[in-house]
Amino acid sequence: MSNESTSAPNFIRNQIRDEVEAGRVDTVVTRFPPEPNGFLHIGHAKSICLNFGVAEQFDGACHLRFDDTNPAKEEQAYIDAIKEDVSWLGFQWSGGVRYASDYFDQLYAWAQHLVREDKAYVDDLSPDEIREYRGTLTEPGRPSPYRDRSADENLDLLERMRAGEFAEGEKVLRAKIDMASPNINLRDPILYRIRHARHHQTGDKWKIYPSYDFAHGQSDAIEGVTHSLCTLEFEDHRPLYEWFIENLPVPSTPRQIEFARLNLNYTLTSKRKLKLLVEEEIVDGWDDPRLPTISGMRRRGYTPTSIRKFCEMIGVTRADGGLVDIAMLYHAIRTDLEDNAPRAMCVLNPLKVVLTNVEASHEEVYEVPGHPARDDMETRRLPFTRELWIDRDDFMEEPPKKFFRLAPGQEVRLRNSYVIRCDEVIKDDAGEVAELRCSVDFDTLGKNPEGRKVKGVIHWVSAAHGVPVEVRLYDNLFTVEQPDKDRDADFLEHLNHESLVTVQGIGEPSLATAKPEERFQFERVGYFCADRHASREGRLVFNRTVGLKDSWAKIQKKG
RNA sequence: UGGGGUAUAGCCAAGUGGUAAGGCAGCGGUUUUUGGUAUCGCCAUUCGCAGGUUCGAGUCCUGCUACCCCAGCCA
Repeated sequence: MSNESTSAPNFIRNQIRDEVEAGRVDTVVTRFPPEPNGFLHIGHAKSICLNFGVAEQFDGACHLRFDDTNPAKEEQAYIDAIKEDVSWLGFQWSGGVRYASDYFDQLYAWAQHLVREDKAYVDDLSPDEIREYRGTLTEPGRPSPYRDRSADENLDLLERMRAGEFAEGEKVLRAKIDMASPNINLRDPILYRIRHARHHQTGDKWKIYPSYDFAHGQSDAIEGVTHSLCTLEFEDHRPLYEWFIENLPVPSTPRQIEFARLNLNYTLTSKRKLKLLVEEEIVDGWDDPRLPTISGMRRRGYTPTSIRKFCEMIGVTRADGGLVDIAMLYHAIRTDLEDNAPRAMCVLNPLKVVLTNVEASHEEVYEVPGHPARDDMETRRLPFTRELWIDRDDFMEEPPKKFFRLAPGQEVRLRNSYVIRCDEVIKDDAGEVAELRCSVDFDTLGKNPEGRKVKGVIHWVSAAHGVPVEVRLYDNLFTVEQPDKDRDADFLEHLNHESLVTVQGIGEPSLATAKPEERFQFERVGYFCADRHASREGRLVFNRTVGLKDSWAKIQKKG
């Protein structure tokens, strides 16, 4: 994949460039460090593009390392899904997959080192007591009564914690820093807690697990990571990150740089809330096409290129509280698919048209381009017959002034075919339009009619040849820009109940062989992707990735 | 009323003392057998606010204001 989509400059790239030019860094090493407790989403894509993009730009390396320090919340299934997503986005991590748990032995030895240096101690306070002793944002904390145990006693207790002699919550290992620090993270942070849980990588070997703070920076140091890029909420942890690096005999000195996380309107990027939507079966799994998960976007029809392009467009800064317009994402996928998706005609809401001056036995087949601007794409065969389907939206019995489509007595161009005129409207018993009787102007194939201008062009499918397709029309999952804005209110109240509308349509014959994940532009309608789970030959299911821009809808809206 | 951050157009975002890039959205024209695409044009006398320094300030100084993050044995 080209590095074009991951090369936009930003403050982090500039800083690293300066360091490289000044000779302060040799080989740049970054890492993408997900916790395997859920699926990756568009916010992670931003981080992935940054980390892998930086490594690529400076001819360095980017590691994939699972931050697996909390076995209670993590699963192998998430690890598999995350690897798949990163690969699908088009990135290759350097070396094998890494795990923080690979370093548990070293981390434990370093914990002992801190104890020996009188920089860590075992605390018997309960979780509630620890919170109480920690103080508040405005008041300093107080030292734990267990803070001054001897190194030998601490070493012994730590060893027994590891051996599983104590119950969960009974003891923790804490760094001895400063209970009065205005930075709460420095008030004797917890290094190890007891968890009698089976770990997906290390099995039953450990009864104690390191905290994020104690594991992350040291893992970076072990791997030779030079730049540890993370989001803004870890800014307050940086002094602690550096404290460990300075107080431990680590093999390298990584530096943490923070950037703002992505907020996208009309969507959620909280892993906890996404998980809830999945577990409550409000959506169809982690890869539901309405979710901003990488796998959901993939199933929806987004391309890796479009996601990388989007990440380039939004940039990387330290400005927080912003909200990116989802229109940017739509733009990114439209531009990719405009260039690369083959075209087809598909009627979503069929209305029968009978061409009265065409014989019932008549059939002609056009060979039409797969893409209007790309002759490298295969052509498709398009049969034309007496009876056709068109979209109901393309007919109005009483059209407004600027309606260029079909109406009684009005002419329209059938895409790739003739100009027809609507002569008669046939209604059913309920008064609904059931069928249109039209006549063909046979002197209009590949040329404009004489003496008049026909501005409208509509898509159509031969009734004798069309193939049935199920089309899933997706829209934003939420009706408001920030569904989780009110912390107290339930974000589920803002669910868009029309976020999925399924219709039965009729596609042109070339669609019959569509493979799962194959993408098309349904001309005049939008971009669609054959569902990777449900679609197969004989039972076609398409997901709408995004609609085409619709200036007619705008005109109508304005009245 | 603790600490750490951030403010440039409706949205994202360049800009590092020399006179406000780019993209999205929007608006208008041209082209068009997709009301799509492409293409052309318009869209910040001003950078959260108020002062100050300077020949010159989005950039430096002072003081305000708004918003985000932190009191998990989550990451």
